[in-house]
Formats: sequence, C-alpha cells, structure tokens
Amino acid sequence: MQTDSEIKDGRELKGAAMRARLRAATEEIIAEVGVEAASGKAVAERCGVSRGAMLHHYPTRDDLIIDTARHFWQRARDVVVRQAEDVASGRSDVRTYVMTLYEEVFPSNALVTMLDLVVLGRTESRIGLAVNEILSDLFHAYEEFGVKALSRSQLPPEELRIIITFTVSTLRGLRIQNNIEPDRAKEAAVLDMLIASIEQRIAAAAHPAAEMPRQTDEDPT
Amino acid sequence: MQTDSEIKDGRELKGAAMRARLRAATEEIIAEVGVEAASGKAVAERCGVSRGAMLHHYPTRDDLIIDTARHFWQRARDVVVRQAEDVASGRSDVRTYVMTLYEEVFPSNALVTMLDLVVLGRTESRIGLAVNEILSDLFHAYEEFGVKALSRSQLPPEELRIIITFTVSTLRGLRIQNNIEPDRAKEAAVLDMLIASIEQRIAAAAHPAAEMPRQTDEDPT
DNA sequence: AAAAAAACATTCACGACTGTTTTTTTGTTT
DNA sequence: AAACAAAAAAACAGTCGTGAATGTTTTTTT
Repeated sequence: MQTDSEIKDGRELKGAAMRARLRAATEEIIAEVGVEAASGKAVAERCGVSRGAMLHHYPTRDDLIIDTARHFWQRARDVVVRQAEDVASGRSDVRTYVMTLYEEVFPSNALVTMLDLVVLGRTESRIGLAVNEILSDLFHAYEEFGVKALSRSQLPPEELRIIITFTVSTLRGLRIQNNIEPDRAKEAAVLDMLIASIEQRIAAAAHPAAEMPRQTDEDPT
Repeated sequence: MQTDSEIKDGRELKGAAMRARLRAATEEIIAEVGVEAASGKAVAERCGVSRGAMLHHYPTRDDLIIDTARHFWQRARDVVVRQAEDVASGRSDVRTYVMTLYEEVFPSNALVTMLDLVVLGRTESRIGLAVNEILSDLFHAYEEFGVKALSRSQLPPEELRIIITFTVSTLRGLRIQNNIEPDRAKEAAVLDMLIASIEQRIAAAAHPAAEMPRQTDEDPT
C-alpha cells in the first residue's frame, strides 16, 4: 500500500473515461441502428480506438452491453428521483406528473433503446437477468415518484401503485403507437384522457360512497 | 404414384403447405428464442427440410421473415374482424370490448413476437417497411372494431378513435409491464381502471354540460 | 413413356463477429 | 535513467449465417 491516492486515481480515471466513451458510442449505435449493429468493431471504430483496447476494458460484448444498459437506465432513474424531490418540495398536480413522466423519463429515443434491450434480454440470459433487475429498480423509482407526486390525493399506497402502473403502461404504449404511426394531435388527446382518468380515479376514491363528484372540485391549474 | 385424389392438386398446394410449415417454424422460433435465432439453418432443421428447399420457396431470409410477419398479423386481424362482426350483431359493453382486445388480440406471446419484429423492422429497412404497413392496417382493424363495439355510446368517430388509441396503448403497455414484472392482481386492477376510464369518458362526452352522471345509468351486464 | 418443370438436397465461398494471444506503446515507480 | 505494469494495437483462429451454384428426385404435361 503506497501512495495510491494520486497514481491509482489517474489510471482509474482514465480507464473510467474510456469506458464512458465506449458506453456512449454503444448507446448511440443502439439508438441509431439497433443493438445488433453494436458490434465490437462498430463501437471501437466510433470511439476511434482499437478493438483490442476495448476488449481490455470490456472482456466480452455482453459486459459492454450490460454496462451500457445499466448506465443508460441509471440516468433515467436519476431524472425520476430528481423530479420526485422537486415535486416533494413544492407544487404538484396530475398534469405535471404525467407530462414530466412522458417528456423527461420516456423520451421517444429512450423507448426504442429500451425495447431493443428488453427484446434482446428475452433470449440472452445474462443480459436478460441484468435488464430485468435494472427495470425493476427503475419501476420502483417510478413508484416513489408517483407516490410523492400524487401525495395530495391522500390515497393509500396500494391504490396509488395501481394508478402508477396504469400511467406508466399507457405512456409506454403511447410511445410505441406514436412510433408506429405518429399523430401529434391524437397523442395530446390521449395524454389528456389519461390525465382526466387519473383525476377521476382520485376523486372517486376520495368519495367512495357518494355519487360521482364534480371534477370542478379540483383546482383547475 | 400419380393417382391419389389427395395429391391431385399438385405443386401449388404442396408449395403452399411447405411455406406454411416454414412460416410456422419461423414463428415458433421467434416466439421461443427471438428473431435473431430464426436463421435459415434453424428454421429448416425444425421443419425437417433442407436449406436448399427453403431457399427455393423463400429466396432470402427477409422474404421468410416478412411473410411470416404478414401471416402472423393477418391472423390477429382476422380475430379482430370476427369480433367486430360478433359485436355488431349483438350485445356489447365496454368491459367485453377491453377484455376481448386484451385476451384475444394481445395474447402475451403475441406481444413478444410483435416487439421482436418491430424492433427488427426499425433497422432492417425492407422488413421495417413491411412491418409498418401491416401494423397500420391492423390498427385500422382495431378502429373498426372499436367503433362498432362502442357504437352505443353514439360518440363521433374522432372521439372514438381517441378512446381506441388510448385503449390499445394502455393494453400494449400493460403487456410489457406484465412481461417485466408479472403481477396478476395489479394487472386486473389496471384493466378495471381502464374500463372505468372509458366509461367515464363516454359519459362525460354524452353529457358535456351537465355534472358527472351516475355510472349506474348504464346497464350492469 | 419421355420431356419439362418444380421441389428438394448438398456443397462451397464469402463475410462478419467474437474472443484469444501476441506485440507495441505509454506512463509510473524506484 | 531503467524497470515495470497497464493500456492500446494488431494479428490470429474459430464459429456462424447467408446466399449461390450444382446435382438429384418427384410430379406434371404431352
């Protein structure tokens, strides 16, 4: 154990930077032309390094893909957590919740990458294990965010989790639909319908025995 | 032996039967281990024929994949059309509509196959073109089904199309979510919420100026 | 029964990708 | 400055998938 602090950091940092570049290149290729195209050669070329150098940092392709996926979703998770903090410290309404989730957490390019990896993970067992683990963790972040964002509803957590799952499912499906057949107007209308559904659900849960409450009870933003 | 009544139809039927077997094998492999694994060798082996024979019927791998996709979704489309006829000739309620769509049209194994092909189609331009065309057509079948199934609501078509898109998006997203983290209870709860959302939307559109109508106005099946 | 056409089978050539091994370069320690 | 280890590059071997070329059997036609 010698004077590690500076020296080791230097090397490690360099290695970390290299790995970050490799992951970035991998992610770009996945987003542009799919996971299958993210071969060792392609990634190394985009990075401007040799394949040998790459293999030094990521011994196998699976290692590279998994680490890329992990960091990719880690970023998404960070966004969710930050939003959760924002929302906890201030104002929150259903529309903000839904739109934040849709715009910030599910940008369209992220979805295609996600689908690519999910599909790949279905067959490649090692990748599949990692992907599933990451996605479960991410979903829990969604739940935390949702619980905080919808805390004013004062609904029990189980009830909120249903709403959250509903929301996430609809948003993901909407991204897919818009990917197949883009239609901004319809997209907006569906988002409106989702928001109304959530508000209505909250209102109904708050007044279970009564008749349908008027939606105007809620503050209209 | 040229005298069998059964064989009389000859090459065309035989060729069609062969192609059907090849498509079936391809579809099975896609469902089990993914599109990437559906190589010429794998498909031919599962069929018990040689690769040469396969190449005779499908000159390239893309041809095989595209034709398999076409028939795969054609079957889904037939289901939707048949359901649309059923619903047009008889009873229909929102729950039946949603559950039919979810159970009959989006069986879970169909979804993974669909995702596989959609993801593949994103990069393989020829396959992508075909997939997009097929899916657009399928979605129009969804719309026809939805318009008929929800005809009692007497809503204008544009309004119905929003509801339909909303429904399809949520169902697809729910399949994905259930694929990542299965939870039957939550799945059922989300479906219930979806049904309630649609009913509420219909009710709100039917009485735009009035207060929220009581849901008991609808007949309870 | 013979010719023609389709179906089927076998083999080969080419390229791509993965992962291993070997060599060179770079930078740190003594 | 020299020794040394890590990083980077290059060369290598093995596997796999595709598609083409060629040969064989079966079925239809005449």
